[in-house]
Amino acid sequence: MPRPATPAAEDCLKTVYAAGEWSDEKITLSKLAQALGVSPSTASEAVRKLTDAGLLRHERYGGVELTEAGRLQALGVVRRHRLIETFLVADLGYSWDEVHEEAEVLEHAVSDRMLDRLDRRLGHPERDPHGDPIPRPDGTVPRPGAHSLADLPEGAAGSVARISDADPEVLRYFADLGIGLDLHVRVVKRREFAGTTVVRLGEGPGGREVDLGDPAVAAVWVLPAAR
Amino acid sequence: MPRPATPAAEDCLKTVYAAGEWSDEKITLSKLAQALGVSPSTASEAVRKLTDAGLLRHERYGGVELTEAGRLQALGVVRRHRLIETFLVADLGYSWDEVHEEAEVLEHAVSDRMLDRLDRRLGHPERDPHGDPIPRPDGTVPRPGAHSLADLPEGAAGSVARISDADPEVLRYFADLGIGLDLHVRVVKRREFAGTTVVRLGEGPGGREVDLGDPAVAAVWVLPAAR
DNA sequence: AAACGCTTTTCGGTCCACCGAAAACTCCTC
DNA sequence: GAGGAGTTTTCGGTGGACCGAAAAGCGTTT
Ligand SMILES: [Fe+2]
Ligand SMILES: [Fe+2]
Ligand SMILES: [Fe+2]
Ligand SMILES: [Fe+2]
Repeated sequence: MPRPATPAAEDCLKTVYAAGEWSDEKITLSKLAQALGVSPSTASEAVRKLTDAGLLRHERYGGVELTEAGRLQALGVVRRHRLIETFLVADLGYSWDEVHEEAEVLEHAVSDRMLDRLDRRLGHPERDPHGDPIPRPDGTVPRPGAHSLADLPEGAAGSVARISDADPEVLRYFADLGIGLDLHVRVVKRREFAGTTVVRLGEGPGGREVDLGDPAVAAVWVLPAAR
Repeated sequence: MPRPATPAAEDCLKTVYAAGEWSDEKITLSKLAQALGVSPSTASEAVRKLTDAGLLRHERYGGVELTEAGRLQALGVVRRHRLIETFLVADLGYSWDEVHEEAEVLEHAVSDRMLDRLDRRLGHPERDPHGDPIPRPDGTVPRPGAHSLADLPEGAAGSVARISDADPEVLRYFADLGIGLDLHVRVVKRREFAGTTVVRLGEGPGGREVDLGDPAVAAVWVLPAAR
C-alpha cells in the first residue's frame, strides 16, 4: 500500500472508502464535505486533485468513487487507523470510546515499520475494538457477513459483530448497558411508531431486555446465529 | 506544558532548546536553518513569528534564545520525543538507531492522554535510550552531571551517561563495539595529532581497548566515577 | 576607511488547505 | 416547460510553510 502525499488527501480517501464500506453508494460531495468537516468548496477542490491523481473517479455533478489505486491507498489508511485503535485498547488501556480521535491523528504519523511491529505484537488481529475489519497488507479485507440490527426481523438473533464508532457517547452508553462485541442479542419487538426496539441481551436465563432508540439500533451490527 | 500551533513551530523551538542543552550559547540563524533542513530565509521567517508570539528572544542579526514560555513548550516537545523513543525501544523492540526518525514524526501527533499512558507504562523513565534526560511534566529536567568524553583528561574514567543520537550510523557502530549506556570507560591515551583516542571499555580483566576517532569521542558523554 | 566574505533579512513567488460568495447545474414540483 | 430548492463548481482571497535572489548589515582584513 503506497503512501499518498498529505493528511488531508488521506482523510479524503478514507472517508470515501468508509462511505462504501457498509453500503455501496457513491458518496456525494456535500456528505463528503460534512464528514471531513470542511466546506463544500474545499471538498470539491480536494476531489478534483485526487481525481487528477487517478485515485478517485468523479463525473461532474455526480458521486465520488475510489479507483483501484485509490482503494489501495484508502485501505492503507484504514489499516493504520484500526490497528492503532486496537493497540490503544489492548496495550495502553484505552476504553473504546477514547481511541477513535487519537487514531485519527496517529494514522497519518506511523511508519510502515511501526505498523508492522504493532501488528505482530497484537497477533495480527482481524478486527478493531469496534468490530471493524482490519484490512490486510495485501489489500484483502476480512468480511464477516454482518447486518445492522435495524435490518433484522423480529425474532432474529445473533452475536454483535460491530458497533459504529462514529459517536463516542453512544459507545459509552453501550458500555454501560453491557453491550460489547460477541454479545448474543435477539430482536424481541419492534415499535416502529415509537422509534424503539426491544432487544434481549445475553442468552439463557441471565439475559436482560433493553429498549433501544433507532440511532442506537442502527449502530449495532450482528452476525446472524447459525441455525 | 501548552501546545504550540504547528509541527514546524514545535521543531523550531525544540531545535533551539537542543542547541542550549549541552552548552549554552544562543544558536545562530544559519545553524538553526541547517538543523531544521530549511533555507535561511525560511528559518528567519519562523523565528520572527515565534518571537512575535513571545516564545523566542531575538535581536536583529543576533542569536536566538528561548523565552520562559518558549522553554516550556520546547520541553513539552522534547518530553514527547524522548518518551516515544523510550517506548519504541522498551516495548516495540526497536534498536536505538531506529527510533529517532520515528519519534521525530510522532512527537507532533501524540496526545497528552497517550503520553501519560506511555509514561506510566514505562515506569516514569528519567532518560531515553540514548541517555538524554526526559523532562518532567512540571518542566524540571533530571540532570546528570555528564561531560563529553572529548573533554576528559587522560586517565579519567566513568560510566557512559549519554550517546548523541544525531547519527544513526554512529549508534550502530557503537552497538557493534559493545558501547552502551552505563558501560564503564576510561580515557587511556589521547593522540591529538592523529585525531584519535584510546578508550578502555569495561572494568577489570574483561576490558578491551578501542581506538575512537574524534567525532565518535565527542558523541559519548560520561558521568565521572565517584572517587 | 574601504573592501571582502559571511550572515541575516527582505522581497517576490509557489504550493497546499482552507473559506465565502456567486455562478452553474440538477432535479423535482407545479 | 418554468420555477425554485438544493447541490456542485468556480472564483477570488487568506495564512502557513517553503524557496531563491537580492539587499542590508557585520566583522575582519588590508
Ligand atoms: Fe475509528
Ligand atoms: Fe474503530
Ligand atoms: Fe531523538
Ligand atoms: Fe534520544
